[in-house]
Amino acid sequence: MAAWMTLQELRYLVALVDHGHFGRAADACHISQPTLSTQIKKLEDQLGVTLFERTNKSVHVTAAGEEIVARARQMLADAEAILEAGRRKAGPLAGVFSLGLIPTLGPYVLPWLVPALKDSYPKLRLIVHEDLTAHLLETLSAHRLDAALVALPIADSGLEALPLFDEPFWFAAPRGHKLAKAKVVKEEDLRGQRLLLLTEGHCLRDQALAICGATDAENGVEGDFRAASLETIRQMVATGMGITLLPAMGLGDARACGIAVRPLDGGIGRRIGLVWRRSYPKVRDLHLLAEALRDHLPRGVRRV
Amino acid sequence: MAAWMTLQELRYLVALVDHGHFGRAADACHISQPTLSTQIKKLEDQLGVTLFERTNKSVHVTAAGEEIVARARQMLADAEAILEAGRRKAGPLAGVFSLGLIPTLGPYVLPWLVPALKDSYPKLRLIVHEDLTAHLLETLSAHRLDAALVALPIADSGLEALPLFDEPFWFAAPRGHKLAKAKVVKEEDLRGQRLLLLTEGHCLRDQALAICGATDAENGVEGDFRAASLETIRQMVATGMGITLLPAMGLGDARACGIAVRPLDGGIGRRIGLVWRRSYPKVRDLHLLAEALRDHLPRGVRRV
DNA sequence: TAAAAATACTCCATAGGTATTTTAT
DNA sequence: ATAAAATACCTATGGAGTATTTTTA
Repeated sequence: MAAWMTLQELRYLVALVDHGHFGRAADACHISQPTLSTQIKKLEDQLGVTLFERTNKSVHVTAAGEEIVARARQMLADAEAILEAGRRKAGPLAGVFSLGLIPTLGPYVLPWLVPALKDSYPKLRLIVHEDLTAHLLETLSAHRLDAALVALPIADSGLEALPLFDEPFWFAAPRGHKLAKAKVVKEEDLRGQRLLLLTEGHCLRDQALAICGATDAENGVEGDFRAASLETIRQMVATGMGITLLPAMGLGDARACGIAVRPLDGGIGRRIGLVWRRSYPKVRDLHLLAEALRDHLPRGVRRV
Repeated sequence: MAAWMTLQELRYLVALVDHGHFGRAADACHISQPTLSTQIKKLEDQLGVTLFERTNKSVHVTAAGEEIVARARQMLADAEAILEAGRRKAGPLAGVFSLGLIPTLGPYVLPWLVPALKDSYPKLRLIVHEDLTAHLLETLSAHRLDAALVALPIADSGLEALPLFDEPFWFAAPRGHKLAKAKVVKEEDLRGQRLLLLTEGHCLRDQALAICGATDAENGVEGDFRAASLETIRQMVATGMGITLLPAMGLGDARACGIAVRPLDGGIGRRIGLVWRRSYPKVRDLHLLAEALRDHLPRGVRRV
């Protein structure tokens, strides 16, 4: 392969075709006429084809040149498109960003996060994946996510985490429940209690179980019902089916729905953080995202 | 425009995506690993986009990279196509060659010329334009022909000519004509004779008129009939409508058709040559074509 | 003869190499 | 501890410049 063809040569080629004059084409390329001459000649040598028929009054493309010039134009357009693509994706939080988050965060975080980001970073195309923590971390490691919002801590050593906020859990019970009037609910009050829980895989389920010191097997209420969302659980509590722990953001208008909610003693809750691959290149974007998250936290959570 | 993007960089980019490993990609490109590293980094800087997420165990394209790589592949394919186009058009008499020739040569030259060229130069795509000399020379000057076969001499100073062969004219008359039995026909025998001629614009018409010393206005037979082809004229002579001069190659089976043909005294005839623009770049091709023409001359003409 | 392209050289920016350091598993 | 990428530094090819010659309309 005797000396590769160059994009620059093709630019010169096209300029010469367009101007039909070495001097003017050289000006257009901001090079000298001799440089253009030698570069065109070099290209002709590389291709083994005479591209131009020259006299001192005219420079005319040959038939062979025509086809080659057409392809050269295509290539230059593609080159321009690459630069344009770069421009589109450059800048802070620009282009596609795939964010994963757990289902117990989605309904409460996204409604304010998405507009806030759209506002601050108009070039951002945010893609949201709502899934269980385990799946999120897998997908993240497989480079199919840029980052994820999950409850900390996480085990994976290839990942890095930035704590964002602490979200307290609240005790939720039907109006008549014996703890419904307590000032605060203590951890020992919960010990051994059976809770309404989400389906397996939700980290919130595991956290709640851990708090009341129960294993998965021991728990279960009303035919071992497992809810798919916090909203469902809230409905179940309201109709007197049982008690549960709700994260602060999930309380919503619980009180208005006839549910008694009591704070938990001792700061029991979960810590939510942003997680990404250690090797993820756009760390600045991650911190910008984290900032945006922390700047718009809803009431009931403490930024950290 | 801070330092233009390079095809080479794109080759490296694609290689790195394909190998997912700097060392192996560098090997594939026959460069060192540090060179690849710096070139990739340079490209990233130029585009303002991080193209790869690196760890010491893996190199993974970013989302931004994916789109850019796709375009890069397209560009490299186009580059390959350009080289291929060059290869196709390289070599002696390869690719399209547009040859013009006058109508009084076409029917007699093409039947043997085309197969001969096809045989000697399989990569040649010969395109034939049959037209009057004036039009041919115009078209030639407008770069729409590569060369033309015409009767010499020609006036145009921007063109160059190579004589190929001399083609004698023959006197042709109906059987009973007074000159039909002459050993040779002399120029003075023709002086003032009225000839069957082709339509205006054919050089053969002008040459014949010149030989018998007549102007265009003085000539004309049988209601000033003007034939579009030599074949027509031959038919007219056979049916006794008049006499004419025929170029050697146009005699065909004239004798068998009841026409008397007699040689002309003094080497009266026309000189056929190949004509091209002085600036035409592939002079070697022209001489190869001339050689092919001279090597296959039919009987009745003398190469020169 | 005048305008344009081709040559002849000089220079330096940078692609590429070697040696080494840094990094991450 | 090791494999791999990044960095430092050096070399030299060739892109680009200026000056000049050659060409041809």
